[in-house]
Amino acid sequence: MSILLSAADVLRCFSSTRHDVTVTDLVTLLGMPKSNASRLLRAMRDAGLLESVGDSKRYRPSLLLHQAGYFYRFSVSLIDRADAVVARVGEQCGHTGYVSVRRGAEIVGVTVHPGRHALRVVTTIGDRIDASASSTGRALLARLPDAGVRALYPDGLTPPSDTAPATVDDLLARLAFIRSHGYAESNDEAVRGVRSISVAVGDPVTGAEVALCISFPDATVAAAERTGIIRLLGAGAAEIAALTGDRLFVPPNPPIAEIAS
Amino acid sequence: MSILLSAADVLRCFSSTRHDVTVTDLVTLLGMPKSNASRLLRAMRDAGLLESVGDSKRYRPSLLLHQAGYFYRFSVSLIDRADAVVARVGEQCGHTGYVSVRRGAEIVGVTVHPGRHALRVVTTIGDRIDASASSTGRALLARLPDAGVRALYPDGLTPPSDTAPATVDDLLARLAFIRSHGYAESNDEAVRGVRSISVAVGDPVTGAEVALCISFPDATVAAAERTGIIRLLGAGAAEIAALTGDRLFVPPNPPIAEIAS
DNA sequence: AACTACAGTTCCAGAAAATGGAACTTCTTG
DNA sequence: CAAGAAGTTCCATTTTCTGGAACTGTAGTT
Repeated sequence: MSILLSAADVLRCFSSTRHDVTVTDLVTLLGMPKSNASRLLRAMRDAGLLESVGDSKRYRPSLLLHQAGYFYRFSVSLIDRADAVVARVGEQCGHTGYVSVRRGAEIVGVTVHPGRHALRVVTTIGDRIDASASSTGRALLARLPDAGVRALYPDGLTPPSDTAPATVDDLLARLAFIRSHGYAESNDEAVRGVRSISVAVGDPVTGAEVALCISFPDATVAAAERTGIIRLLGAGAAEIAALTGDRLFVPPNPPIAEIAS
Repeated sequence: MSILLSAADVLRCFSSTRHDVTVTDLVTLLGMPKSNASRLLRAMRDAGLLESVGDSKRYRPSLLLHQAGYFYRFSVSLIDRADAVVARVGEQCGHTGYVSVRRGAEIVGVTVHPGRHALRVVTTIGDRIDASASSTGRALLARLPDAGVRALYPDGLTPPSDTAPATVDDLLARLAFIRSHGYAESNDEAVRGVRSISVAVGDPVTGAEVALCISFPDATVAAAERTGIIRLLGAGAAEIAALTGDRLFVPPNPPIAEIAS
């Protein structure tokens, strides 16, 4: 097994709650002998993939990774365009905007634009969460046919909160709403009191798909503003869809019947 | 030589003008045998460090790298980066450099690098001083909208010296200058005969904001050197702003009209 | 100061992976 | 369809990687 596999595993250890790692972290997280962990971290640092934190025994990602990862956005130009839209919409309404992508049954945040409001939504870029249990995830899942969604959940759902769909049928019902209305919504799911509105868009040429999301404390936002957010986000996504020729895109229509999706 | 070295070299091939690489790119850029280049790219993709672009023979950085690199900015705090810049600039010009943060209407020094010159500026790390009455403070206040500044001073100003702004309107006029020129300046304010130049920079993701400041006895520094300090400080801050994606940052332009702000 | 517990490093031989040259397969383009 | 370029696979040799154990270093405790 190549050392590259191990190196990638090390990178996977970083998360929003773990910004640096130690030899012991690797031993517990990856179950590798500590002799390996010790040498691997040193080798990765010597190669320039990691940096030592101060003069401690801690290691963090290096500037090189930051730069290389940065170009991911440009290569996947869809992300760049989506990022520009959520940045603009987030700026206009003062709330937090995200761009996320789906990997299998999981969702990964790619970019964030924190809002200006005091009640700012905390963010988890890079963490993987279940696609079924968030508006961004469902917005992206809605682009799959029902059979494709079922295939992603061979063992059914394990809902992390009681407002998330509990069964695959439950999930499919929500996806049907999203397909007809063009936007996905969540409330009280990942974070208590937080409402999110998401719209998905893709590029049929590259196969890439992203979700645009605006998150805000439910209590502070009236129905009219919420409708406005859906309109803004939808308009931005529509521009992207027109540009890429995305046929799966559904122009969001404003909420007439108030059904949480 | 470890394959990690080669992998890191591959990552170094990415740039703003090269968002993906091919086997031949590696052969020409790194001078490696193309058998190696072919296997290396595939191994890196299999490990999850790179992704294939569509179904072409092109490779780009992966989502994993994007995530890992993203945590770099959390691990390397804004203060550390700012400190590195003022240390470097202070070393180059021999004057004292500070990093400060704002807490409400007050400024707190966080790190200092005393200068080499005989007339050394004495420092006050940890002391809280009024933000309106120093270049660092005004550099940071200038990042707020006028309404936000007014909200910080509901009872108006109590100027500690006669060169500091006397009223809120006076302060806002100075902030306007800072926003357009990208740097703040003070003279004779906290300490008689001392001039300070400050530049502020922030990280929109973490919400942190810091001011970089160089302080020196006014009498010993000619106009040309002063311009040079602004340039150096501005260049260092610009690097940080580029890294964090700070949209509020204004690249300092050299003083044409000599107006103290 | 000695003891203990824990974190990290170094050593070793066997096992596994990387290397570079050449032959081979696609893919482009005239 | 032929020629050239780009990419892949094969091979024996060389080098690196692995995992267990012994070793070093660093607190915290008595």
